[in-house]
Amino acid sequence: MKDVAASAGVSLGTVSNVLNKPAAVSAATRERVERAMAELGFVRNESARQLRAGTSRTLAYVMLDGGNPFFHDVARGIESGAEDADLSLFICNSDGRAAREAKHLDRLVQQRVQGILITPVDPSASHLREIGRRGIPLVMVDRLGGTGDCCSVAVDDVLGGRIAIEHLTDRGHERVAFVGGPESIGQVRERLLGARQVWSELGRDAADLIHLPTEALTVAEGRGAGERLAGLPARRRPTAVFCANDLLALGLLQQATAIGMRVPEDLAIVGYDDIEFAAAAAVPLTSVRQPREELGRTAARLVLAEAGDPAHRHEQACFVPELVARASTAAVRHPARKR
Amino acid sequence: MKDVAASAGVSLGTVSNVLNKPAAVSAATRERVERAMAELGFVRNESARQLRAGTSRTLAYVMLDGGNPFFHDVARGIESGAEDADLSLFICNSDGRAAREAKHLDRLVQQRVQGILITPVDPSASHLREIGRRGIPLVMVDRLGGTGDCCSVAVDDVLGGRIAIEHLTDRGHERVAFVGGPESIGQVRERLLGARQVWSELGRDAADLIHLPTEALTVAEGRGAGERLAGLPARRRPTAVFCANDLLALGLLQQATAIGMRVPEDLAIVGYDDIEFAAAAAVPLTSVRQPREELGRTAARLVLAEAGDPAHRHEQACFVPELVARASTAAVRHPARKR
DNA sequence: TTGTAGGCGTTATCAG
DNA sequence: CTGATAACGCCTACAA
Repeated sequence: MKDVAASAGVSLGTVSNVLNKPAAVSAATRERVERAMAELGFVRNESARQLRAGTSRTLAYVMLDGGNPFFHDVARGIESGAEDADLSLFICNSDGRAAREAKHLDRLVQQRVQGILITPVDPSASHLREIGRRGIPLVMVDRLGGTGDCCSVAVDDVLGGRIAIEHLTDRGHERVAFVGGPESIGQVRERLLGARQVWSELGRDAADLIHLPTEALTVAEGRGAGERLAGLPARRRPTAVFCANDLLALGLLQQATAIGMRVPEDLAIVGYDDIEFAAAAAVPLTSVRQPREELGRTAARLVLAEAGDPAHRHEQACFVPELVARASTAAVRHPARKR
Repeated sequence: MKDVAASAGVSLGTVSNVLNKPAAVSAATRERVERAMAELGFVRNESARQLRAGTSRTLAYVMLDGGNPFFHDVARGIESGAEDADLSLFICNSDGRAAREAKHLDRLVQQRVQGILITPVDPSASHLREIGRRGIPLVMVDRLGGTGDCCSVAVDDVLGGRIAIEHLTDRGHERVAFVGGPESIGQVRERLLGARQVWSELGRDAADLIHLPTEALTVAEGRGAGERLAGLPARRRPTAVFCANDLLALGLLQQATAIGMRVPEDLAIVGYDDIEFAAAAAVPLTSVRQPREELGRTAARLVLAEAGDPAHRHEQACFVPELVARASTAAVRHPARKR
């Protein structure tokens, strides 16, 4: 800026004004300064701005699993929210590991980011609370901040479980499996809970809604669940499966195909999240859609609201999931119900 | 730091030393200072460090299509390289739009990032050259920097096209389609070129290697190509397809399934990139694998080398692709060749 | 081994 | 409307 000022024959302060309040500079001077900036190839130094301002022009999202497109879609929503406020978005991936998460968080605090959005490994971890104490707004994404000591955005997973099962029973299925785990994940618990609620409300036998636990929400685990499913004796084998997420569902579909089970004729499948690859599967998957991008946009809105207002009250936004029916649960002429 | 110094009863310089050259401080003082830092919850201010240092501790990757897992895998490789150098990675998505790309680049220059990795919308765009002139190391990822005025990492796409076709001809296919476009994308051109090379070397009739152009490398376009394929008269219809990337292949697989074509019996499919969802498809897809993470790691290495050495010579790393055979091209008892 | 001084590039303040 | 000046927090000489 000093060079620009010299080259334009004005003072440093004037250059600053051109940048920050152009209205306060005469058109002639302004143009002279702008020409000088262009000639010298001047680019604002963001770290200096930040140092002065005390905070960066950046938001950060720490996602739980970079291998799951769901989180990238959420990130896209956040980015669109950030853009509206002319902020950049820093994306990190904890990969489900608390240590990585902590390291990322540490860096972000050092960068003095304006706010942090996070889908945490453990929503009750102490390092999250630490962030709040530092005065950095934090919003939990896709996790209900039950304790209310921070903002959160989430989707009603109990309801999601309910509509999945309702759809399957509507389609005439009488023996259903829930595939998903570990139960340490809140989402898994709630989706299962919703499923069981509906099941019992319909007066079904609890034994006809079996739970096939998995160790993670991945394609590989979905395949494994498919194997176990196929190993069940025919009379106990479910005619439909509700998977805790789409990756599981894709793995399951693959395994089913491999062993010659037809979907949906021999086995109907419902996934969760409605990622693009669910719709793109060989047999398009029915899935419980979460408003991924809106989740992100809302999270961005909340974090900015908190950043802008010291007397901010924490808010818990909860969205409603929606069933998207596709071929994997299409009605079959002869429902797979052998008496 | 001033507060920490006061609280520990030492000078500001000593606190700095504890942080930057702990060896130069007596153990006793150091511990006193560290305790003070912990008590006060002191966290280094990264922007101040950056301002002083003149450059940030950050690398950036501008990817071409956030919806394609391929680029996320590359990003993961870059991140691992960045981590080794204790740098953060800033991930941006140009989404194939030059304007977005330029905007991101602009921000990154303002942030004074240490280096930029980019899969550019247009490798010859002027704003890329601009970056180099600013003295910021830039590495092109997955694009050969033909002109040699920057480093680049890429995979031999001509070779990739060759091995895909060789695999299909080995499997006995005599009529093959190449699905992909637009040809403005270098990769598409080269993969097609490689395919045609082999085809003619084998003395095949050029008319038996048809090109089904697409407008983008997406699942939806893959579906569309599938429709066009099905519309061909049986005698002209290829028995195998080579897709310019896995998203196309997945779309094609879906369309084929929808209209009752069996894969690989009626139609064999080869994809490109070997993203996870290729292996996870209902019929696991044969694909030409690119060493995605290594691509990223190498790119990170190159950009750091350039940043560290002013007398740096640009380097063009080129990797060798590898065919991963799966069910989508498995040998069939009765090759789908109706004379 | 410890303390002191100056400056990195911006922005805000305040007097012309 | 313009220009001088003092921070912002840290790092690195250099001096003690």
